[in-house]
Amino acid sequence: MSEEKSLNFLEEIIEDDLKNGKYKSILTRFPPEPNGYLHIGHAKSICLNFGLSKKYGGKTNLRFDDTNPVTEETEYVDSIKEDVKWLGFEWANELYASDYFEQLYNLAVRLIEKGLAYVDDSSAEEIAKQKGTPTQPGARNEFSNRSIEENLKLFLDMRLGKYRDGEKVLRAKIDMASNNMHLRDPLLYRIKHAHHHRTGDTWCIYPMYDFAHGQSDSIENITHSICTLEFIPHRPLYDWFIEQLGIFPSHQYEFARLNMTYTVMSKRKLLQLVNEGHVKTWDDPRMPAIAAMRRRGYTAEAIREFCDKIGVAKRENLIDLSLLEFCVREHLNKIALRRMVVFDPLKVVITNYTDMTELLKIEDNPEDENTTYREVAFSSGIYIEREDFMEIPPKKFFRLFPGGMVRLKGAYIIKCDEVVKDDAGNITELRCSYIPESKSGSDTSGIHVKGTLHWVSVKHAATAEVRLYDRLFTEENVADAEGDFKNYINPHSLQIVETVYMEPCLHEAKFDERYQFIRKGYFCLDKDSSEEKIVFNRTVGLKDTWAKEAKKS
RNA sequence: UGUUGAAUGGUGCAAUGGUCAGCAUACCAGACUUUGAUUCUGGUGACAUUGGUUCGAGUCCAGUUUCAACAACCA
Repeated sequence: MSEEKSLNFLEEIIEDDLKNGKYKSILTRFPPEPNGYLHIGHAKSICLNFGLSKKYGGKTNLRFDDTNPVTEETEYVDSIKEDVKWLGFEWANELYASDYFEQLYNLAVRLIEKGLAYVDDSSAEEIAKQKGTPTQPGARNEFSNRSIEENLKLFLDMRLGKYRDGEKVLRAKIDMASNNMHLRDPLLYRIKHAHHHRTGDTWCIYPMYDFAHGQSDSIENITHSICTLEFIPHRPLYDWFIEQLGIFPSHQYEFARLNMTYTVMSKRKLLQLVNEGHVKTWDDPRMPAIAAMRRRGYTAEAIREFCDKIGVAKRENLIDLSLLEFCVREHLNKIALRRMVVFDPLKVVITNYTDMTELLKIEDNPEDENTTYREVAFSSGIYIEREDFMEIPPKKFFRLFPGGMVRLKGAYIIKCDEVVKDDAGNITELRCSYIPESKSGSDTSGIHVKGTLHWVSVKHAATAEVRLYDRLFTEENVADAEGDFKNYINPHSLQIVETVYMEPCLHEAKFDERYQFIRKGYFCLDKDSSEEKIVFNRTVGLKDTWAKEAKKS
């Protein structure tokens, strides 16, 4: 129980609250607005909220903040639920702010009765102007002097649909001179004659965020309402409502949202990428959306580990994308089945192997103590990777070159005897000889080679399409870069290799399986696969110190 | 020239007045390797700044500087 690991500031608060008896158990909530797909930034919030309640024996509600009918849709509700589940969390209750519309209306009435809210006929522009600026106080208008009775009547009329959109709003009566702009008589209700995804047409007035979120927390008896930094200035308002209404005192705490290098995280920008065709869909594997990452082959374990590693604090941050990639590799290394796939084939004829075919047993995963084995067909005609051969090798190159020897993974050591070229001087084929005593697992040749290559037998190979992804943006800090963020879209974020040559068992690849194409990276089956064509996504590449070395010279 | 919040290696997170300021990742070097992967070893590298309190300050106090958020009938 007594972990040495230090606590983050929220854990400290919670442990304090539990120790002092402020609460017997905690209740948190994850409150998405169903107007878009969840992304990796939400994953941080999900892991935090669900993680805290799990750690301290509490519960977490999933509550949809659905107070703006014009942007919200059931489609998003479904995707959000799927993503949270996939990440491995279970909510105690599935709830909706719209469930509380009647209660919220009554709370608003109570504020009016206390003389703390009034109906304002001003236009949006007028209200904005009357608010002043952060350095200049605002001023009340004549509508703020309406009687309680009149306000009650007008608010009811608003509800009854007697006014058009924008004709009237309900505002709290707080302090037009406050340093905090959110306390300058904030809007509570606005009129929207719009169809709501759950309440249909029963309402034409909808509460604003500030008059829905905190009250929903309170109704549910949320103990710790955890949100991002930009809500700090809302907290005095959050507390004001609780005090004035005398409802359950939920408390709001703020942490810094996740930012990641080479990535944008705002729903607006992500939506723009989809709508303008820079990516194909929300679940395009280049997107930071949870659905996209799932499709790309990221595991929930890896994402949870990532969220754990980045920690929780109150300072703005920009997390290296490479940390996410590290977490993914770390998990995939443990679970991925090893397979051999040649992307850019160079034919090798093993001249002394004649016309035999052998089935070689090769382990599925050397990282797994209980690894299973598969059989891979070996014959005299194989493909190797074109880049694994060089006619004039640079120093430190220990792959194949004329007169050189390498091991074929799981098979034999071969020696390059001859390079065959076409009339244009292109290398078309290598003629090699194999060392019969060097068979993998029973090598008595005594020969030690530095390089091991992956390969596939030409006549046994299956084919597939492979999609290679790179970061979506060329700029590390996209938000801070000058001008339109779309100027920094990486034109090479998707590279398609139409035909790769795979060892035959990949023909039966499964969706829930993860693969490491040896020396190539981690891959998974894409949903675009069909009977005619198998499609693989590269989740993430392997670390490649040779590529780094080669780049130096 | 308001209010609020935040300043620790490249990045992120710790150190709760007391040894050479840790951990992870990234980067560099080396070992091992039938994946130039994994694994292992070592290394470079930080308390924004000034003053004060104290035997002792990253931590407490004051000032300065920098960054961020805030004036949507969005959340």
